[in-house]
Formats: sequence, structure tokens, C-alpha cells
Amino acid sequence: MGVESHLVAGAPSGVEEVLARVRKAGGRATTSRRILLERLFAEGSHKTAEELAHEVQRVAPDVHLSTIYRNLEELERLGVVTHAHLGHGPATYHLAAETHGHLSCESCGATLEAPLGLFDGLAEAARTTLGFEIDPRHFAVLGHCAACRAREAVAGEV
Amino acid sequence: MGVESHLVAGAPSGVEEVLARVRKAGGRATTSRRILLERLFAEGSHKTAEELAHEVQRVAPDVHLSTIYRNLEELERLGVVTHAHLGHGPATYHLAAETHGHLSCESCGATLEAPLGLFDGLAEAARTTLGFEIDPRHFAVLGHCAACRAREAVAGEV
DNA sequence: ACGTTGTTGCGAATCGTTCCCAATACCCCT
DNA sequence: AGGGGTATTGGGAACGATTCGCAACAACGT
Repeated sequence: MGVESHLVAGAPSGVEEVLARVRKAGGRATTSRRILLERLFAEGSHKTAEELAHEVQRVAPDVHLSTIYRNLEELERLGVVTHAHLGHGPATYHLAAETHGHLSCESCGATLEAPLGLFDGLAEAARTTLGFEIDPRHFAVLGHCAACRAREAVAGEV
Repeated sequence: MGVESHLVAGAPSGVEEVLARVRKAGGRATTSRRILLERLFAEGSHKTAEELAHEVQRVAPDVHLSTIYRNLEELERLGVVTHAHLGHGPATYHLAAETHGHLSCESCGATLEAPLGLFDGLAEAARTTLGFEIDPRHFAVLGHCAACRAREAVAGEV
């Protein structure tokens, strides 16, 4: 039904390419897996498993949440998606190709995508002083965003 | 003096001082609360609620896990303890006075305490480019420790 | 001592995620 | 173009970490 019609022409990687990769690894191209991939390639990052489930269920209502989890796990093993923890609450998933760190505001919950270069100073310091190689992608760094800092500063001086 | 010399000035440096503060805030100095505080002031950081419960129960076997959680919550509200998330799995609690960041190894699970100065570069970058003020204490930064990097490097070159 | 009210023990509820199972559907082979 | 092996599914139960509701209890000011 025109499934491929809304795929961006010339995109470096698409749903069917991923499914070919799945098949090559001994997996199968099931409809739930295809729909999930379409959702992951669609706009909007940082979706939780439950949000993805709802999106998928708008097309195929019988897809179970546990199927979403299993497919995300499988796609993660293939290196297609990754998940990140942005604070308390559920993990969020996005395409592994869109790689970045996360800064998450403790006040309003907003998440900023941070270019990995932002972490270079910390990476260098951790490497030279502790021999530790950081990976800033998996867990967000918490703090307070510009808007909340402004608001809190005003509220503070009464 | 001595033991408490590395604690932040102004923070209560002993069990009874904290309990006085609890009382001043309208709370009560219960035995379970006292024993919990003794465990928190004792050696060894990064204890989970369950570990603390076991330690407390060696002295007072009837103290329930939910009491531990409630007391930790109360002590956190008073600024005496904080918790940090070191990766997947339960949160860990320690005295708020012993303040530091955390680097947690994804391979072996070891946690390094990182002086807050280590995060200065990241803090500066996030502040100037995004207006975001980081707080590196609440969530660990993941990565790979020196020992695991060495081990993995050897295993990798076949 | 006494009463107020903060706290406790206990179990049930919650949330996010994983596990188990029998039934299904994909896809390789012929 | 059909059958069979097996990856995958829906469903629900189990799980770990934490929170909640409630009646009984125990601290502390008076």
C-alpha cells in the first residue's frame, strides 16, 4: 500500500535496507518489525518503548508492547538503534546513526541533544587522570536549562 | 575532628547532629532512623537501599525496607544524604557532604568517584554554547575503566 | 503521664522491563 | 508453489525497584 512512497529518496539508510540486514543475520522481516522501523525513521527523537508501541498500534493494533521491546532489543544488537536514559523514567530509543549526547533539565524535563564534541574536555580529563574512557551517549547529564535557570533566578530573589 | 575533617563545612558531622536537625524540622529521632544514619556515616559509599536495609537489620531485624526508603527520602529532603544512579540497577545513597561525580564502567560495573573539577570543561562548554548548567552528581557518566580497556584491547587483536 | 501526630510494619500497588509459552508466520528448500 | 524448520508473536505472568495506604505504635512537648 505505498509503504515505500513516504520513504525519503536517496536517504543513506532506510527501512528496507535494515530489514535486508536483519535477514542476512538470520532474522525475519515481520510486519511489526517493519512498522516499528518506519516509526523510528520518522520524525521525532527520544521516544519511549510505550510511545513507539502506541504509534505502531495505530497501524497494527495487535502488536504487543513486549514485541516492541523484543524488536528494539534485536535492532539494538544489530547496531541500528540505541537507547538512552534521560533521567528517571523509561528509556528512549532512536536511530544509532543520529548519535549525540544528552543534557536533561531536572526542572522541566526538557532534553537537549549535545554534539559529542561538547564532551571532549571531560573525555580528555577522565582519560589522562583516571584512564577512563567515557561514553557520553548512554546516560544523560542532568542539570538546568537556560529557561529554567532564568525562571528560578527570578523566583529566588523575592 | 579527624574523621569529619573532609566533610563540607556546615553539614552535620555526626548522627546526633543530624537527629537534632531532624527534630528541629518537626521530625522525630526514631531508632530506625538513628541506626540508618550510623550506617550512612560508617565506611563504604554507594550503598543501595537494600544493602542499607540489610545492615540496619543486623541490629534491628524488624526494620522494613519501606522504612529505609522513607527515611532516606526524608534525610534527602533535609540535605543530609543524596542518591546517585550509577547505571542500570538500584540507586545508591551517600552523605551529601561527600560530594563528587561518578564514572561507571559498563564492562565491569566498577564506579570511580570523580572530583567535580573533572567536569569543568564540560560545564564551561555546556554553559557557553547551550546556556545549560550541568550537575554531574546525580547520574554517573558511563564508559570503560582502564582495566577493562586493557583487557578488551588484548581480546580484540586476534 | 498524656495526647498529638510523626513513624512504622506490612502488604498491595505501581512502573518499566523481561520471561515463558503455545500458536503463528516467514522464508529457505525442493 | 508448497512444506517444513524456526524466528517471532500475543498474551500474560514474573520481575526488580520503589511507592502507597492504612491501622498500630511510639516520640516529644506540655
